Amino acid sequence: MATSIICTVDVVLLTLHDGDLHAVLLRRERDPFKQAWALPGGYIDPEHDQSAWEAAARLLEQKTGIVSPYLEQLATFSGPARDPRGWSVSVAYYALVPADILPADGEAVKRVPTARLPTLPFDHGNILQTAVSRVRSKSQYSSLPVYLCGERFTLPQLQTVYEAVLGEPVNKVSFRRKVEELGMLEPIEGEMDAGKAHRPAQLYRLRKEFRRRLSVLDRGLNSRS
Amino acid sequence: MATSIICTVDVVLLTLHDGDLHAVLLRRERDPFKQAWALPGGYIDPEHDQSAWEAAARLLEQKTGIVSPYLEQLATFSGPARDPRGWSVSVAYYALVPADILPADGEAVKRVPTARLPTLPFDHGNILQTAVSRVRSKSQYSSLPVYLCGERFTLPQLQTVYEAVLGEPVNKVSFRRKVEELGMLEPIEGEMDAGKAHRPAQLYRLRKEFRRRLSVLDRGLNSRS
DNA sequence: TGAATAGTGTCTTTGAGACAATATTGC
DNA sequence: GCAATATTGTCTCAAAGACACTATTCA
Repeated sequence: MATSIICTVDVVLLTLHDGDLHAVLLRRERDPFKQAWALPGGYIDPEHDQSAWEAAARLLEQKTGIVSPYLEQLATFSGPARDPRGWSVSVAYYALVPADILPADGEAVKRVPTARLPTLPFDHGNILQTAVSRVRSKSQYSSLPVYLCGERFTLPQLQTVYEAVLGEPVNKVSFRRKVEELGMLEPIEGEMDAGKAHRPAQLYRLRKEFRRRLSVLDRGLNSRS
Repeated sequence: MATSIICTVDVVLLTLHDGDLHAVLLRRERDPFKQAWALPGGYIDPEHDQSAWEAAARLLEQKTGIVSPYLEQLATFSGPARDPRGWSVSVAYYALVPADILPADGEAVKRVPTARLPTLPFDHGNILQTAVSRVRSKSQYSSLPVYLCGERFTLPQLQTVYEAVLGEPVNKVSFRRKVEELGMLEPIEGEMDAGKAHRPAQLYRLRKEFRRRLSVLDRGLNSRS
């Protein structure tokens, strides 16, 4: 009989921790690579999943409890050697979530800084690197990083998030102009930092229309790289 | 036994014809959709293919005779309904080739303008649209459209190609500045248009280093969209 | 010489970054 | 008032587009 192909999905779940971009890894419960830290993922279930995207959303929720508002296809990785069980195809996705909805690191879940990744099983290291560069590049001209913030945030906080993702400082005036141009935020009437010894910053939230989609600019944040 | 998933690849082969972007379609020799015009594609063969990319390159060559210098993954399409044979995953690729290496339209191969696509079987219409917008967007900041030119071409010709892909006029001075900045072309000593009643244009070719990869700009060709 | 298109110089406009002035808070 | 950070105004510089001028060919 013809050899059949293993069809899986993998999810790169990204968040911010200590001011740096981190990926969430799970400890594998089964072979291959039992006990190793790896990306959340698993088999597509043709009985229940209506698409690879649904499989990714389902597996992410089953394995981490997280329903991410932003889950997008990254790329597909394939070949005879990436999985010891045989010729495989993995459709990879990436998700961005605010730090506060993640469980603390534990026996089965942990965050690792994307700047210092451990060696990972399968081709998960490659998938993760691809996701990080995709996120970095998309962040230059879109509102993608707002998914790393909670529901309410100030512009200085958001700027810090952009800087963490892009890995370089961002001009404050240009940043505010761009955010204005993107038009996806609305101010909330309360203010924040009532406890800090300086002028409090205005709190903002995403406009309803942008809760699940990006706002995109022509020209980017002009981070020369 | 568990239902197995059908794993295929599809290739969106793009070229220029009569000044417009066209896709190449093949007449299907088998069911499903026997006789219908559809994208070149087929099953991944785990016995021979080392990756989905290799499967795409192999199928493209087998079905059209073309070995494309540029063949890149587009996205993966999946679900229970896109193929009547069952739950399927198709890894889609796109390729750009100069008009002169294509066979003329015939019984089994034809070009269709991407601006007026016929209804296509499977989800090939969707795949094709996705490919066109990807190519358009990449063309704004990279050398991608040079793959639609032959080996030798003039800057005015290249500009026309960009305009066809982008679907809008491009500023001549800016265009030449950008091409200079991309640094991927070198002039050839001979000139062209010796037969035209006006000043002949300098012929250029791709530098060796760029024969198989793109040159990318920060800021794009500034086509406001 | 005239028509036609290639190639270049330069002015104007737009947008990004630098810098700094003003605003608001707790101490 | 002072320290600290938020927010805004404005200047400078770089890049894109507009426009027009020069160059080269054939008829």
